[in-house]
Amino acid sequence: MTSPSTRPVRTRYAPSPTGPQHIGGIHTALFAWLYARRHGGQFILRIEDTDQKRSVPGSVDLILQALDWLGMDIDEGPREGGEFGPYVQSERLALYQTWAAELVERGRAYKCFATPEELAEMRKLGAGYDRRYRDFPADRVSELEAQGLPFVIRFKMPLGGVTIGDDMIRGPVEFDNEQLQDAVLLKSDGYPTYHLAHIVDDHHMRISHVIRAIEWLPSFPLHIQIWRALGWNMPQYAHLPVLLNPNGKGKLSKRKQQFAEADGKNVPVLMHEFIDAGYLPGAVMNFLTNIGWNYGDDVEIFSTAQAIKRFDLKNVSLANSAYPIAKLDWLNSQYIQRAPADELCRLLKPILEAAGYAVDEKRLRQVIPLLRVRLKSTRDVAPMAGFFFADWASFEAPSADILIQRKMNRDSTADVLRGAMPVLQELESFSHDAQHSAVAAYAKTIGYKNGQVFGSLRAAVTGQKVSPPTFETMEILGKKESLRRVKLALQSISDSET
RNA sequence: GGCCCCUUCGUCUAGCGGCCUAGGAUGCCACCCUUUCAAGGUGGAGACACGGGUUCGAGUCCCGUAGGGGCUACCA
Repeated sequence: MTSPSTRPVRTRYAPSPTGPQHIGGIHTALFAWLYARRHGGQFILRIEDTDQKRSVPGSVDLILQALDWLGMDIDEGPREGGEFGPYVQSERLALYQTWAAELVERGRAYKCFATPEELAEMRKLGAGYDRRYRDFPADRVSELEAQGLPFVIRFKMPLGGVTIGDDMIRGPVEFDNEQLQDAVLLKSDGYPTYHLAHIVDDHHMRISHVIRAIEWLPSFPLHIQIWRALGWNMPQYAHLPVLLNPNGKGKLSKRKQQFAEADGKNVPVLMHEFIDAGYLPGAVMNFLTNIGWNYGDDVEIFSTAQAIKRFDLKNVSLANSAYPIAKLDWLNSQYIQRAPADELCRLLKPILEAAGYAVDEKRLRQVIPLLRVRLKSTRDVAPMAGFFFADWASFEAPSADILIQRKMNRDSTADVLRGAMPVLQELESFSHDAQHSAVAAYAKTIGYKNGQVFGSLRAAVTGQKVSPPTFETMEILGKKESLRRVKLALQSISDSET
């Protein structure tokens, strides 16, 4: 008998292949993964496709893609292989059937011939399955079987007494056995239910810790009884709190994505939505790790490696959490600020290209320092700095409403721009510092605030209401192009005069 | 309905009987900085669901109430 606590740590994520990955599932996977990594154990991916009706093709790729993107490496799974495979339940049917038969043999389970109609009738009466085949005479069972009637195998749940489960997070939890039904273990199509399949697999795959969502807690006693009936050593179980909708009402769903709490913004819920929205994997990991668990020391920003060093199920929160999506934007901007230039370059380039710009990497690298503190998401790069990568020759001067800054009007703007041209023209170095001092001096001479002058120039050369700073931008554009744009701006203003 | 789990600022959370006049973060507001937008800095409003116990002492332990979540399938 190996005591659970001394077994090598092996945790698993066991999703059903029902389509795009939901952030809630990933959150659960993350905690199982963190636990495995914290204890130098293995993390296993197992596909639970025992419901043929719900399986959707391509799901496994989506699951893999999500885990890969976040950097959650898998030790054993359908892609990786491993000595306890196959890791897809539909490929292990014989195993489940064997153990289901074994339980029948041992008198711990029985064949049930109740039809769906009968079951529906019983449900209507309110009490659920009435155990009518639990003590059915053996000869009658053979008779029905001989007639070819379909049947399921049900577990014989103890009729009385209590089952006490030990949850790693909340301690002992007690259940009255009479509350539980005789659950189906093997369906009439020969596929197992979750109840049977996860136990058979967790046993054969040597899982040491079953880390799953709290919705499984009510069936925990059933699982404990099945483990006992099978005569196997149980792994330890931990039931994790789940993500609620941002308003705290109901489990986080992929449907209701509009929430007033999120400023009407579309709330990302599916993994691909995080990728598409321009979040960094590190930020998403940091974000998820901070829900239901915390790093300590009042530290909010930490790497996955740091989290692994401290992660413990003991201080996982007991309560479900409203999905704190607003924090992700903040975290993401923090991650962008700290990201190495190489990484930003790699991330931003395809986004700019997708927006139709031809990206010169050298120029991108010049622009990145200007973007760092301005991007909440990598997506923001195109509207903010796309103009750097557009064809300069076809730059169109902005309209007067963009050019005219606060506390400025048509005439003052034209005067300021016209006067700035020779100042810039005479500069030997076109560095932003040199420009700054020259233009500041110029502003003083003509009696304008820096903001009025700088702002007018900025609008003239960027053509945008919101943009990177003036002189840094002009430095990158170069003297010639900058002056050309100022001239175009003057033209635009005079054209607009009616 | 029955059963199970949960309950600290709007939200994510710290707190594991005295260190709490309850800490951090986000969001919000104000001010500072400032060349737009940001970033950054400073400050502010903001919570122990309620009622009983236990104890010299309760956010921390127990019970109840209320509220929230989940389960109650031949779905996971």
